[in-house]
Amino acid sequence: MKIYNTLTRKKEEFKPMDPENVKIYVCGPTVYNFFHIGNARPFVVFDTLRKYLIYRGYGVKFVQNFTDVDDKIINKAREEGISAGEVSEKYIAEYYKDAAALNVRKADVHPQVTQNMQEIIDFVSGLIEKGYAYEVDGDVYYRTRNFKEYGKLSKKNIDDLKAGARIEVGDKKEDPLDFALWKARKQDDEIAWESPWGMGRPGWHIECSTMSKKYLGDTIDIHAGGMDLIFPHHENEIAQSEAENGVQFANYWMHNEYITINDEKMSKSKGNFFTVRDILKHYDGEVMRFFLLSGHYRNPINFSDALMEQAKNGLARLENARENLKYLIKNGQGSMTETEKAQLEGFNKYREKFIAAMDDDLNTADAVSAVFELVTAINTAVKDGASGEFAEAALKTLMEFADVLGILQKDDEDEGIDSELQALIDERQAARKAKNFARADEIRDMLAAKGITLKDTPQGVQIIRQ
RNA sequence: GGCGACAUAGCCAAGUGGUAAGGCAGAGGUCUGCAAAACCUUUAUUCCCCAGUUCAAAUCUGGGUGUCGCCUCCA
Repeated sequence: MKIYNTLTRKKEEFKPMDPENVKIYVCGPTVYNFFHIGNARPFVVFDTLRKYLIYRGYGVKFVQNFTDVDDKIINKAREEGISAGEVSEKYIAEYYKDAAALNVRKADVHPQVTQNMQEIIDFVSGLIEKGYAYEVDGDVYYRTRNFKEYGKLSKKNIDDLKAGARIEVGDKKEDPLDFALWKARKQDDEIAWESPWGMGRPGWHIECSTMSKKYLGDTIDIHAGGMDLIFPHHENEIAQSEAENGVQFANYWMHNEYITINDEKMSKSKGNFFTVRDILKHYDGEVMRFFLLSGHYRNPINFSDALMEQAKNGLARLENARENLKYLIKNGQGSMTETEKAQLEGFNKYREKFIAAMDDDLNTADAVSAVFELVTAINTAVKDGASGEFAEAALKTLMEFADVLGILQKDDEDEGIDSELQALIDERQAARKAKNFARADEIRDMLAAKGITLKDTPQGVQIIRQ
Protein backbone atom coordinates (compact mmCIF):
# COMPACT_ATOMS: atom_id res chain seq x y z
CA MET A 1 0.00 0.00 0.00
CA LYS A 2 1.15 3.52 -0.73
CA ILE A 3 0.51 6.37 1.66
CA TYR A 4 1.09 10.05 1.07
CA ASN A 5 3.41 11.11 3.86
CA THR A 6 3.16 14.77 4.80
CA LEU A 7 6.66 14.54 6.24
CA THR A 8 8.22 13.82 2.85
CA ARG A 9 5.42 15.21 0.68
CA LYS A 10 5.50 12.01 -1.31
CA LYS A 11 3.52 8.86 -1.72
CA GLU A 12 5.55 6.14 -0.08
CA GLU A 13 5.25 2.40 0.18
CA PHE A 14 3.76 1.73 3.60
CA LYS A 15 6.03 -0.44 5.71
CA PRO A 16 4.99 -0.79 9.33
CA MET A 17 7.76 -1.38 11.86
CA ASP A 18 6.23 -4.74 12.69
CA PRO A 19 5.19 -6.32 9.39
CA GLU A 20 2.04 -7.70 10.97
CA ASN A 21 0.89 -4.94 13.27
CA VAL A 22 0.25 -1.26 12.73
CA LYS A 23 0.18 1.50 15.32
CA ILE A 24 -2.03 4.47 14.55
CA TYR A 25 -2.70 7.61 16.54
CA VAL A 26 -5.41 10.01 15.44
CA CYS A 27 -6.01 13.37 17.09
CA GLY A 28 -9.47 13.26 18.60
CA PRO A 29 -11.98 15.93 19.47
CA THR A 30 -11.99 18.52 22.19
CA VAL A 31 -15.15 17.55 23.95
CA TYR A 32 -17.00 20.80 24.57
CA ASN A 33 -19.76 20.39 21.98
CA PHE A 34 -21.25 17.97 19.50
CA PHE A 35 -18.68 17.35 16.83
CA HIS A 36 -19.12 19.09 13.50
CA ILE A 37 -18.92 17.76 9.98
CA GLY A 38 -15.35 18.96 9.69
CA ASN A 39 -14.42 16.73 12.59
CA ALA A 40 -16.33 13.91 11.00
CA ARG A 41 -14.04 13.73 8.01
CA PRO A 42 -10.89 12.52 9.77
CA PHE A 43 -12.94 10.19 11.95
CA VAL A 44 -14.50 8.55 8.91
CA VAL A 45 -11.39 8.60 6.72
CA PHE A 46 -9.05 7.12 9.28
CA ASP A 47 -11.65 4.64 10.46
CA THR A 48 -11.75 3.50 6.85
CA LEU A 49 -7.96 3.27 6.81
CA ARG A 50 -8.15 1.11 9.89
CA LYS A 51 -10.82 -1.14 8.39
CA TYR A 52 -8.83 -1.49 5.20
CA LEU A 53 -5.60 -2.41 6.97
CA ILE A 54 -7.47 -5.05 8.94
CA TYR A 55 -9.01 -6.30 5.69
CA ARG A 56 -5.51 -6.66 4.31
CA GLY A 57 -4.56 -8.81 7.26
CA TYR A 58 -2.81 -6.41 9.61
CA GLY A 59 -3.38 -6.23 13.28
CA VAL A 60 -4.11 -2.57 14.06
CA LYS A 61 -3.82 -0.76 17.34
CA PHE A 62 -5.81 2.41 16.93
CA VAL A 63 -5.65 5.18 19.51
CA GLN A 64 -7.74 8.34 19.41
CA ASN A 65 -7.71 10.73 22.32
CA PHE A 66 -10.33 12.93 23.87
CA THR A 67 -9.04 16.36 24.82
CA ASP A 68 -11.01 16.89 27.99
CA VAL A 69 -9.09 19.83 29.40
CA ASP A 70 -9.15 23.04 27.43
CA ASP A 71 -10.18 26.69 27.54
CA LYS A 72 -13.29 25.96 25.53
CA ILE A 73 -14.38 23.33 27.99
CA ILE A 74 -13.72 25.62 30.91
CA ASN A 75 -15.72 28.38 29.25
CA LYS A 76 -18.59 26.06 28.50
CA ALA A 77 -18.60 24.90 32.09
CA ARG A 78 -18.80 28.49 33.28
CA GLU A 79 -21.66 29.25 30.88
CA GLU A 80 -23.65 26.27 32.01
CA GLY A 81 -22.69 26.47 35.65
CA ILE A 82 -21.42 22.92 35.75
CA SER A 83 -17.99 21.43 36.16
CA ALA A 84 -15.52 20.93 33.35
CA GLY A 85 -15.72 17.22 34.02
CA GLU A 86 -19.46 17.24 33.49
CA VAL A 87 -19.07 19.04 30.19
CA SER A 88 -16.48 16.65 28.84
CA GLU A 89 -18.27 13.59 30.11
CA LYS A 90 -21.44 14.64 28.39
CA TYR A 91 -19.83 15.30 25.04
CA ILE A 92 -17.78 12.13 25.13
CA ALA A 93 -21.05 10.25 25.40
CA GLU A 94 -22.45 12.30 22.53
CA TYR A 95 -19.33 11.61 20.49
CA TYR A 96 -19.96 7.90 20.72
CA LYS A 97 -23.53 8.33 19.54
CA ASP A 98 -22.63 10.34 16.46
CA ALA A 99 -19.59 8.20 15.68
CA ALA A 100 -21.79 5.11 15.82
CA ALA A 101 -24.23 6.73 13.39
CA LEU A 102 -21.33 7.22 11.00
CA ASN A 103 -20.28 3.59 11.49
CA VAL A 104 -17.04 4.75 13.04
CA ARG A 105 -15.81 2.01 15.33
CA LYS A 106 -14.52 2.79 18.77
CA ALA A 107 -10.76 3.06 18.94
CA ASP A 108 -8.84 0.38 20.79
CA VAL A 109 -8.02 3.07 23.33
CA HIS A 110 -9.69 6.46 23.77
CA PRO A 111 -7.35 8.02 26.30
CA GLN A 112 -8.35 11.17 28.13
CA VAL A 113 -6.02 13.90 29.22
CA THR A 114 -7.42 14.00 32.73
CA GLN A 115 -6.59 10.35 33.20
CA ASN A 116 -2.98 10.73 32.12
CA MET A 117 -1.92 13.66 34.22
CA GLN A 118 1.01 11.98 35.92
CA GLU A 119 2.45 10.87 32.59
CA ILE A 120 2.08 14.38 31.23
CA ILE A 121 3.84 15.87 34.22
CA ASP A 122 6.64 13.32 33.87
CA PHE A 123 6.97 14.13 30.18
CA VAL A 124 7.24 17.85 30.87
CA SER A 125 9.75 17.21 33.65
CA GLY A 126 11.82 15.17 31.25
CA LEU A 127 11.90 18.02 28.76
CA ILE A 128 13.00 20.44 31.45
CA GLU A 129 15.79 18.09 32.50
CA LYS A 130 16.99 17.81 28.94
CA GLY A 131 17.05 21.56 28.52
CA TYR A 132 14.15 21.67 26.11
CA ALA A 133 11.80 23.43 28.47
CA TYR A 134 11.81 26.02 31.22
CA GLU A 135 9.50 27.16 33.95
CA VAL A 136 8.40 30.75 34.51
CA ASP A 137 5.91 31.69 37.23
CA GLY A 138 4.20 28.33 37.15
CA ASP A 139 4.08 28.13 33.35
CA VAL A 140 6.34 25.78 31.47
CA TYR A 141 7.39 26.57 27.90
CA TYR A 142 9.09 24.55 25.22
CA ARG A 143 12.38 26.03 24.04
CA THR A 144 11.60 25.78 20.35
CA ARG A 145 14.95 26.95 19.05
CA ASN A 146 16.68 24.10 20.80
CA PHE A 147 14.97 21.58 18.55
CA LYS A 148 17.03 21.81 15.40
CA GLU A 149 14.53 20.12 13.15
CA TYR A 150 11.64 22.38 14.11
CA GLY A 151 9.57 23.01 11.01
CA LYS A 152 10.38 19.74 9.25
CA LEU A 153 6.75 18.65 8.99
CA SER A 154 5.20 21.94 7.96
CA LYS A 155 8.30 22.94 5.95
CA LYS A 156 8.44 26.20 7.74
CA ASN A 157 11.59 28.12 8.28
CA ILE A 158 11.90 29.09 11.88
CA ASP A 159 13.09 32.61 10.98
CA ASP A 160 10.25 33.21 8.54
CA LEU A 161 7.90 32.19 11.25
CA LYS A 162 9.31 34.69 13.61
CA ALA A 163 9.16 37.46 11.03
CA GLY A 164 5.61 36.79 9.94
CA ALA A 165 4.22 35.75 13.24
CA ARG A 166 1.67 37.92 14.89
CA ILE A 167 2.18 36.12 18.08
CA GLU A 168 1.24 38.16 21.05
CA VAL A 169 4.47 38.72 22.83
CA GLY A 170 4.32 36.48 25.81
CA ASP A 171 6.48 38.52 28.11
CA LYS A 172 7.36 35.45 30.04
CA LYS A 173 8.66 33.53 27.07
CA GLU A 174 12.31 33.51 26.14
CA ASP A 175 11.28 33.52 22.50
CA PRO A 176 7.92 34.25 20.84
CA LEU A 177 8.06 30.85 19.16
CA ASP A 178 8.09 28.98 22.45
CA PHE A 179 4.82 27.29 23.28
CA ALA A 180 3.19 26.27 26.53
CA LEU A 181 3.60 22.79 27.95
CA TRP A 182 2.00 23.64 31.25
CA LYS A 183 -0.23 26.56 32.14
CA ALA A 184 -0.49 27.91 35.65
CA ARG A 185 -3.98 28.31 37.04
CA LYS A 186 -5.17 31.90 36.67
CA GLN A 187 -8.57 31.78 38.35
CA ASP A 188 -9.81 29.70 41.20
CA ASP A 189 -12.64 28.13 39.20
CA GLU A 190 -10.28 26.67 36.63
CA ILE A 191 -9.75 22.98 36.77
CA ALA A 192 -6.16 22.33 37.84
CA TRP A 193 -3.75 19.68 39.00
CA GLU A 194 -0.82 19.73 41.34
CA SER A 195 2.54 19.74 39.68
CA PRO A 196 6.17 20.56 40.48
CA TRP A 197 5.36 24.04 39.09
CA GLY A 198 2.26 24.57 41.17
CA MET A 199 -1.42 24.18 40.32
CA GLY A 200 -2.09 24.18 36.62
CA ARG A 201 -3.04 22.20 33.56
CA PRO A 202 -1.27 20.86 30.49
CA GLY A 203 -0.95 22.67 27.20
CA TRP A 204 -2.67 21.17 24.21
CA HIS A 205 0.26 19.74 22.30
CA ILE A 206 1.85 17.83 25.15
CA GLU A 207 -1.23 15.66 25.59
CA CYS A 208 -0.91 13.89 22.28
CA SER A 209 2.82 13.33 22.66
CA THR A 210 2.28 11.81 26.08
CA MET A 211 -0.69 9.61 25.26
CA SER A 212 0.84 8.39 22.02
CA LYS A 213 3.97 7.37 23.92
CA LYS A 214 2.03 5.71 26.69
CA TYR A 215 -0.30 3.65 24.54
CA LEU A 216 1.75 3.06 21.41
CA GLY A 217 5.41 3.61 22.30
CA ASP A 218 8.11 6.08 21.33
CA THR A 219 7.72 5.54 17.61
CA ILE A 220 4.43 4.88 15.86
CA ASP A 221 3.63 3.99 12.28
CA ILE A 222 0.94 6.50 11.40
CA HIS A 223 -0.10 9.75 13.02
CA ALA A 224 -3.14 11.32 11.44
CA GLY A 225 -5.46 14.28 11.66
CA GLY A 226 -6.80 17.29 9.79
CA MET A 227 -4.62 19.52 7.61
CA ASP A 228 -4.84 22.41 9.99
CA LEU A 229 -3.11 20.40 12.68
CA ILE A 230 0.14 20.24 10.72
CA PHE A 231 1.11 23.55 12.18
CA PRO A 232 1.52 24.10 14.97
CA HIS A 233 0.03 21.06 16.67
CA HIS A 234 1.84 18.24 14.94
CA GLU A 235 5.03 20.23 14.51
CA ASN A 236 5.04 20.75 18.24
CA GLU A 237 4.29 17.12 18.95
CA ILE A 238 7.34 16.15 16.93
CA ALA A 239 9.47 18.67 18.79
CA GLN A 240 8.30 17.34 22.15
CA SER A 241 8.39 13.65 21.42
CA GLU A 242 11.64 13.53 19.52
CA ALA A 243 13.37 15.72 22.08
CA GLU A 244 12.12 13.53 24.90
CA ASN A 245 12.47 10.10 23.32
CA GLY A 246 15.43 10.63 21.04
CA VAL A 247 13.83 8.68 18.20
CA GLN A 248 11.54 9.47 15.28
CA PHE A 249 8.00 10.07 16.50
CA ALA A 250 5.88 8.89 13.58
CA ASN A 251 6.99 7.29 10.33
CA TYR A 252 3.96 8.40 8.32
CA TRP A 253 1.91 11.54 8.76
CA MET A 254 -1.51 11.61 7.10
CA HIS A 255 -3.66 14.72 6.86
CA ASN A 256 -7.11 15.12 5.42
CA GLU A 257 -8.28 18.27 3.63
CA TYR A 258 -11.08 20.53 4.70
CA ILE A 259 -14.81 20.52 4.21
CA THR A 260 -16.33 23.74 2.96
CA ILE A 261 -19.99 24.67 3.22
CA ASN A 262 -21.46 25.94 -0.02
CA ASP A 263 -17.90 26.77 -1.03
CA GLU A 264 -17.18 28.81 2.05
CA LYS A 265 -15.15 27.95 5.07
CA MET A 266 -17.28 26.71 7.87
CA SER A 267 -17.38 29.10 10.77
CA LYS A 268 -19.78 30.08 13.45
CA SER A 269 -19.71 33.73 12.45
CA LYS A 270 -20.91 32.90 8.94
CA GLY A 271 -23.74 30.88 10.37
CA ASN A 272 -22.80 27.88 8.26
CA PHE A 273 -21.65 25.69 11.10
CA PHE A 274 -23.13 22.21 11.09
CA THR A 275 -22.76 19.54 13.68
CA VAL A 276 -23.15 15.94 12.69
CA ARG A 277 -26.10 15.85 15.06
CA ASP A 278 -27.80 18.50 12.87
CA ILE A 279 -27.15 16.54 9.70
CA LEU A 280 -28.47 13.33 11.19
CA LYS A 281 -31.88 14.95 11.48
CA HIS A 282 -32.06 15.02 7.69
CA TYR A 283 -29.80 12.25 6.49
CA ASP A 284 -28.81 8.85 7.65
CA GLY A 285 -25.28 8.64 9.05
CA GLU A 286 -24.37 6.24 6.29
CA VAL A 287 -25.22 8.88 3.69
CA MET A 288 -22.87 11.25 5.46
CA ARG A 289 -20.17 8.61 5.54
CA PHE A 290 -20.69 7.71 1.91
CA PHE A 291 -20.54 11.38 1.01
CA LEU A 292 -17.26 11.81 2.85
CA LEU A 293 -15.73 8.84 1.08
CA SER A 294 -16.90 9.91 -2.35
CA GLY A 295 -13.84 12.11 -2.84
CA HIS A 296 -10.19 11.62 -2.06
CA TYR A 297 -9.33 12.54 1.52
CA ARG A 298 -6.57 14.93 0.43
CA ASN A 299 -8.90 17.03 -1.70
CA PRO A 300 -11.22 19.60 -0.24
CA ILE A 301 -14.84 18.55 -0.28
CA ASN A 302 -17.85 20.81 -0.44
CA PHE A 303 -20.91 20.19 1.65
CA SER A 304 -24.35 21.20 0.44
CA ASP A 305 -27.86 19.87 0.38
CA ALA A 306 -27.66 19.09 -3.32
CA LEU A 307 -24.50 17.05 -2.84
CA MET A 308 -25.99 15.17 0.07
CA GLU A 309 -28.96 14.32 -2.14
CA GLN A 310 -26.59 12.97 -4.76
CA ALA A 311 -24.84 10.87 -2.15
CA LYS A 312 -28.15 9.65 -0.82
CA ASN A 313 -29.33 8.55 -4.24
CA GLY A 314 -26.05 6.87 -5.05
CA LEU A 315 -26.05 4.97 -1.80
CA ALA A 316 -29.66 3.94 -2.42
CA ARG A 317 -28.53 2.18 -5.57
CA LEU A 318 -26.12 0.07 -3.54
CA GLU A 319 -28.77 -0.60 -0.93
CA ASN A 320 -31.19 -1.74 -3.58
CA ALA A 321 -28.68 -4.20 -4.90
CA ARG A 322 -28.24 -5.61 -1.43
CA GLU A 323 -32.00 -5.88 -0.87
CA ASN A 324 -32.48 -7.62 -4.19
CA LEU A 325 -29.84 -10.17 -3.33
CA LYS A 326 -31.32 -10.80 0.08
CA TYR A 327 -34.66 -11.39 -1.55
CA LEU A 328 -33.15 -13.80 -4.03
CA ILE A 329 -31.40 -15.70 -1.28
CA LYS A 330 -34.71 -16.20 0.46
CA ASN A 331 -36.65 -17.10 -2.64
CA GLY A 332 -34.13 -18.56 -5.01
CA GLN A 333 -33.19 -22.15 -4.75
CA GLY A 334 -30.65 -24.57 -6.02
CA SER A 335 -26.98 -24.36 -6.57
CA MET A 336 -25.01 -22.31 -9.02
CA THR A 337 -25.19 -22.94 -12.70
CA GLU A 338 -22.06 -23.01 -14.83
CA THR A 339 -22.92 -19.56 -16.14
CA GLU A 340 -23.23 -18.23 -12.63
CA LYS A 341 -19.92 -19.74 -11.64
CA ALA A 342 -18.28 -17.89 -14.51
CA GLN A 343 -20.03 -14.66 -13.52
CA LEU A 344 -18.85 -15.03 -9.96
CA GLU A 345 -15.34 -15.60 -11.23
CA GLY A 346 -15.70 -12.37 -13.18
CA PHE A 347 -16.28 -10.43 -9.97
CA ASN A 348 -12.62 -10.86 -9.13
CA LYS A 349 -11.69 -7.99 -11.38
CA TYR A 350 -13.73 -5.63 -9.23
CA ARG A 351 -11.91 -6.87 -6.17
CA GLU A 352 -8.63 -6.18 -7.90
CA LYS A 353 -9.75 -2.68 -8.78
CA PHE A 354 -11.02 -2.07 -5.27
CA ILE A 355 -7.75 -3.15 -3.70
CA ALA A 356 -5.63 -1.26 -6.19
CA ALA A 357 -7.62 1.89 -5.46
CA MET A 358 -7.37 1.55 -1.69
CA ASP A 359 -3.69 0.67 -1.96
CA ASP A 360 -3.16 3.94 -3.76
CA ASP A 361 -3.21 6.25 -0.77
CA LEU A 362 -6.70 5.25 0.26
CA ASN A 363 -8.42 6.32 -2.95
CA THR A 364 -11.94 5.70 -1.70
CA ALA A 365 -13.50 7.53 -4.65
CA ASP A 366 -12.02 5.04 -7.05
CA ALA A 367 -12.80 2.15 -4.70
CA VAL A 368 -16.45 3.22 -4.63
CA SER A 369 -16.53 3.15 -8.41
CA ALA A 370 -15.40 -0.49 -8.26
CA VAL A 371 -18.35 -1.20 -5.98
CA PHE A 372 -20.75 0.42 -8.46
CA GLU A 373 -19.27 -1.63 -11.26
CA LEU A 374 -19.72 -4.76 -9.21
CA VAL A 375 -23.33 -3.82 -8.52
CA THR A 376 -24.05 -3.33 -12.20
CA ALA A 377 -22.54 -6.73 -12.92
CA ILE A 378 -24.58 -8.34 -10.15
CA ASN A 379 -27.81 -6.66 -11.21
CA THR A 380 -27.28 -7.78 -14.75
CA ALA A 381 -26.53 -11.32 -13.70
CA VAL A 382 -29.63 -11.64 -11.53
CA LYS A 383 -32.18 -9.67 -13.49
CA ASP A 384 -33.98 -12.83 -14.57
CA GLY A 385 -33.56 -14.56 -11.26
CA ALA A 386 -30.65 -16.45 -9.80
CA SER A 387 -29.85 -19.47 -7.73
CA GLY A 388 -29.81 -18.91 -4.00
CA GLU A 389 -26.22 -20.00 -3.91
CA PHE A 390 -25.20 -17.40 -6.47
CA ALA A 391 -27.14 -14.64 -4.75
CA GLU A 392 -25.43 -15.52 -1.52
CA ALA A 393 -21.98 -15.44 -3.09
CA ALA A 394 -22.72 -12.15 -4.83
CA LEU A 395 -23.95 -10.59 -1.59
CA LYS A 396 -20.84 -11.81 0.18
CA THR A 397 -18.64 -10.10 -2.40
CA LEU A 398 -20.62 -6.87 -2.19
CA MET A 399 -20.46 -6.82 1.58
CA GLU A 400 -16.75 -7.57 1.55
CA PHE A 401 -16.23 -4.11 0.04
CA ALA A 402 -19.07 -2.42 1.88
CA ASP A 403 -17.68 -3.55 5.22
CA VAL A 404 -14.32 -1.97 4.46
CA LEU A 405 -15.99 1.29 3.48
CA GLY A 406 -18.32 1.07 6.44
CA ILE A 407 -21.49 1.34 4.39
CA LEU A 408 -24.58 -0.86 4.04
CA GLN A 409 -24.18 -1.74 7.70
CA LYS A 410 -27.69 -0.78 8.72
CA ASP A 411 -29.78 -3.79 8.08
CA ASP A 412 -33.12 -3.42 9.74
CA GLU A 413 -34.73 -6.14 7.70
CA ASP A 414 -35.73 -9.25 9.64
CA GLU A 415 -38.29 -7.36 11.66
CA GLY A 416 -40.63 -10.06 10.63
CA ILE A 417 -43.82 -9.51 8.73
CA ASP A 418 -46.79 -9.34 11.00
CA SER A 419 -50.00 -11.04 10.00
CA GLU A 420 -51.80 -7.78 9.38
CA LEU A 421 -49.19 -6.73 6.85
CA GLN A 422 -49.20 -10.15 5.26
CA ALA A 423 -52.97 -10.02 4.95
CA LEU A 424 -52.75 -6.70 3.11
CA ILE A 425 -50.12 -8.00 0.77
CA ASP A 426 -52.19 -11.08 0.06
CA GLU A 427 -55.25 -8.95 -0.55
CA ARG A 428 -53.31 -6.78 -2.98
CA GLN A 429 -52.09 -9.81 -4.87
CA ALA A 430 -55.64 -11.10 -5.11
CA ALA A 431 -56.86 -7.70 -6.30
CA ARG A 432 -54.17 -7.59 -8.95
CA LYS A 433 -55.16 -11.03 -10.14
CA ALA A 434 -58.77 -9.87 -10.36
CA LYS A 435 -57.55 -6.76 -12.19
CA ASN A 436 -58.90 -4.59 -9.40
CA PHE A 437 -55.95 -2.24 -9.72
CA ALA A 438 -57.58 0.60 -7.86
CA ARG A 439 -57.64 -1.51 -4.71
CA ALA A 440 -54.16 -2.85 -5.36
CA ASP A 441 -52.73 0.64 -5.66
CA GLU A 442 -54.66 1.80 -2.64
CA ILE A 443 -53.00 -0.87 -0.54
CA ARG A 444 -49.61 -0.09 -2.00
CA ASP A 445 -50.01 3.61 -1.20
CA MET A 446 -51.21 2.79 2.28
CA LEU A 447 -48.09 0.76 2.98
CA ALA A 448 -45.88 3.35 1.31
CA ALA A 449 -47.12 5.87 3.83
CA LYS A 450 -45.75 3.59 6.53
CA GLY A 451 -42.39 3.42 4.81
CA ILE A 452 -42.97 0.04 3.25
CA THR A 453 -42.34 -0.29 -0.46
CA LEU A 454 -43.70 -3.22 -2.40
CA LYS A 455 -41.88 -4.33 -5.50
CA ASP A 456 -43.43 -6.78 -7.89
CA THR A 457 -40.84 -9.10 -9.27
CA PRO A 458 -41.21 -12.20 -11.44
CA GLN A 459 -40.44 -14.18 -8.29
CA GLY A 460 -43.09 -12.52 -6.16
CA VAL A 461 -43.53 -9.48 -3.98
CA GLN A 462 -40.48 -7.97 -2.38
CA ILE A 463 -40.97 -5.93 0.77
CA ILE A 464 -38.65 -3.04 1.43
CA ARG A 465 -38.66 -1.09 4.63
CA GLN A 466 -37.14 2.30 5.04
C1' G B 1 6.00 38.20 3.12
C1' G B 2 6.62 32.52 3.87
C1' C B 3 4.46 27.51 3.01
C1' G B 4 0.83 24.65 0.35
C1' A B 5 -3.47 22.79 -2.43
C1' C B 6 -6.85 22.84 -6.37
C1' A B 7 -9.00 24.01 -11.65
C1' U B 8 -11.89 17.32 -15.78
C1' A B 9 -19.45 17.04 -18.73
C1' G B 10 -25.59 20.27 -15.91
C1' C B 11 -23.64 18.58 -10.78
C1' C B 12 -20.07 15.41 -7.89
C1' A B 13 -15.59 12.90 -9.02
C1' A B 14 -11.27 9.23 -10.44
C1' G B 15 -7.41 9.31 -13.70
C1' U B 16 0.43 11.73 -13.21
C1' G B 17 2.98 10.14 -20.54
C1' G B 18 -0.45 6.14 -24.68
C1' U B 19 -5.45 8.30 -26.55
C1' A B 20 -11.32 10.58 -20.86
C1' A B 21 -13.46 5.48 -14.60
C1' G B 22 -17.70 5.77 -11.61
C1' G B 23 -21.99 8.26 -9.46
C1' C B 24 -26.17 11.94 -9.43
C1' A B 25 -29.47 14.47 -12.62
C1' G B 26 -31.55 14.29 -17.90
C1' A B 27 -33.32 11.65 -22.60
C1' G B 28 -34.97 7.14 -25.28
C1' G B 29 -36.04 1.92 -24.78
C1' U B 30 -36.99 -3.25 -22.30
C1' C B 31 -39.84 -5.23 -18.25
C1' U B 32 -44.69 -3.98 -15.50
C1' G B 33 -51.97 -3.64 -15.13
C1' C B 34 -49.61 1.00 -13.72
C1' A B 35 -45.54 1.97 -10.75
C1' A B 36 -41.02 1.18 -8.21
C1' A B 37 -36.54 -1.30 -8.78
C1' A B 38 -33.51 -3.48 -12.42
C1' C B 39 -31.36 -3.77 -17.33
C1' C B 40 -29.86 -1.58 -22.24
C1' U B 41 -28.68 2.87 -25.09
C1' U B 42 -27.46 7.91 -24.73
C1' U B 43 -24.82 12.83 -22.49
C1' A B 44 -16.67 15.69 -22.56
C1' U B 45 -12.92 14.86 -30.09
C1' U B 46 -11.87 16.85 -24.74
C1' C B 47 -9.62 17.90 -19.39
C1' C B 48 -8.91 26.91 -17.01
C1' C B 49 -5.62 29.78 -20.84
C1' C B 50 -0.85 30.34 -23.59
C1' A B 51 3.83 28.43 -24.97
C1' G B 52 7.31 24.32 -24.75
C1' U B 53 9.29 19.01 -24.31
C1' U B 54 7.71 14.31 -26.75
C1' C B 55 6.15 9.79 -31.89
C1' A B 56 2.41 10.65 -28.04
C1' A B 57 0.22 15.28 -22.51
C1' A B 58 -5.74 16.00 -18.79
C1' U B 59 -1.15 13.94 -17.18
C1' C B 60 5.83 16.69 -17.76
C1' U B 61 8.21 22.02 -18.02
C1' G B 62 7.66 27.45 -18.08
C1' G B 63 4.31 31.55 -17.88
C1' G B 64 -0.60 33.42 -16.95
C1' U B 65 -5.67 33.47 -14.82
C1' G B 66 -8.94 31.91 -11.06
C1' U B 67 -10.42 29.52 -6.32
C1' C B 68 -8.99 27.99 -1.57
C1' G B 69 -6.10 26.67 2.88
C1' C B 70 -2.13 27.29 6.66
C1' C B 71 1.42 30.76 9.08
C1' U B 72 -3.44 32.64 15.52
C1' C B 73 -7.77 28.22 18.81
C1' C B 74 -9.35 25.09 14.79
C1' A B 75 -10.60 18.55 11.59
